[in-house]
Amino acid sequence: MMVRKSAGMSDRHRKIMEFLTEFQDEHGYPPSIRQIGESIDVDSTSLVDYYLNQLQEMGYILREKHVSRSIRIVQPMRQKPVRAMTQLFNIPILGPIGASAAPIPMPQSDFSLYDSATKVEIPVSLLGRERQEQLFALEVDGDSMIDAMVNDGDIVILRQAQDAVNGEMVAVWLDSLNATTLKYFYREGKRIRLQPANPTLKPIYIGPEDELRIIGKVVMVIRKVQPLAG
Amino acid sequence: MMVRKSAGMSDRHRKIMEFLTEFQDEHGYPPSIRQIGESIDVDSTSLVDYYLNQLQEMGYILREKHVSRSIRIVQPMRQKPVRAMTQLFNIPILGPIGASAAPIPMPQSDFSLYDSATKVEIPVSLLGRERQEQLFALEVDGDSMIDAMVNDGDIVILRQAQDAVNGEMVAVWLDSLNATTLKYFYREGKRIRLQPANPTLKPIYIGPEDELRIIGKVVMVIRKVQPLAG
DNA sequence: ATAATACACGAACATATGTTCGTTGTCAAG
DNA sequence: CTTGACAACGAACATATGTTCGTGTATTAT
Repeated sequence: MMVRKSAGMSDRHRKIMEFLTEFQDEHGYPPSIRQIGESIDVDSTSLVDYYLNQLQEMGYILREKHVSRSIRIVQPMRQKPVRAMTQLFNIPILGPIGASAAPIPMPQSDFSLYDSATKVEIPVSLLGRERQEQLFALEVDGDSMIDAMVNDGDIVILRQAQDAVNGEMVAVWLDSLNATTLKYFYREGKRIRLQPANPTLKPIYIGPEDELRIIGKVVMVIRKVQPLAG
Repeated sequence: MMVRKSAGMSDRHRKIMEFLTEFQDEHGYPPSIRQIGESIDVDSTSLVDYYLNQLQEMGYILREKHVSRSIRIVQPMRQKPVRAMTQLFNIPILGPIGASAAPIPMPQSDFSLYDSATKVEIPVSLLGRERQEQLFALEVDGDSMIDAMVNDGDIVILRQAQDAVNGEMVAVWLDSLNATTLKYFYREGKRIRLQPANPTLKPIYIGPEDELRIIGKVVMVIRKVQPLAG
């Protein structure tokens, strides 16, 4: 019994597969046979065809006869991260907030910043039925929101809003504290009660004369945990 | 002054754009000019070329000269969620943990559960340079981990591990408390110190005789915030 | 050694596919 | 009406691209 040479993938097969994905990624359409040949230093188109037929039999690609640039890569759902087709949503990180001075990041009415250097990618499956407009993110700097169980370095995702409904958690700028904090929002007659998440802490009351600026409603908190030193 | 007829997109332009996305979606490669013509009931290839040039000038597509099936659709990043090509990672939610009895979810050695009913989708961009293997998620039930700033309902993403390095936050099952908690892990000679995240709380010491089961290392915490009642 | 098989090359071929050009009809402006 | 821009048609053309075929060279089995 002889072991078929072509049992597995040869080095060239692998190179072709790499080139296919790379080219498709870069150009948005598949390469021609001659372009594949170039990539592996083979002038003969028939030899490339030979390899492609093998790859097709092995189940790695699909081809349509007589159709140019019709090579499709079959994604076999390996252990590697899946290039999934789930809808993602890009949320810009508009800046840090925290105990420091007063950088109140107000999102532009015009929602630009799509190629902003800093953004978070959130699958819609995580957002649930949240409307996906007017979302933005802030990175927490400092421990000023620790009573709301939000840590230094956490990423808070908010919906832009000037007002809130009772019971919603909002990010507010407090002149009295000179800081941004996260609190549960309750309107009680003329005054507003801001309730910390930690029940052992006392609420803050805001009168109609005080300055209260609602930055947004909290939709989600994401924390990347890293080892502590010490 | 005359208003250019071709200012906006005509009905045919729209139909062509629809066909382009549809075809690309279905076949994995772009259509030829004649195929586009068929889809809008036009025999003349030059007319299709005419439309395509207009679409290109309008910025909706890209074409490469003399290259067959080289039409790319320019994603104008509309308000609608982008069908992005970013890599996602599916992390199974293996069950709730919390103050209740003792359901210690041990992930199967064989990492199956790809179509598990409950999973979280995480973009690799959020995971950073974390190795993407052996990750699983738990939904927190109850307030037993509130000292680690982890709330009821939060989703904790963990890496499977039996051991830990000093300073890492781990999820451990404590026989003495009969609960699962999140603590910072420190090995101090024969005993182990489990430090709560909240510095005002005292650490727990585990002797060599006590049962300590490490469930995993904490990689990320995700909290979906919902309005409170009351 | 001989045969069989896989691997390899290049030329010739067939056609799939983009490009160009001349012509025609429509419609609004001058 | 004439003009010109736009939309539309179809034929001819050029070439990009997949396919086929004949041949040659290793390597391995018989």
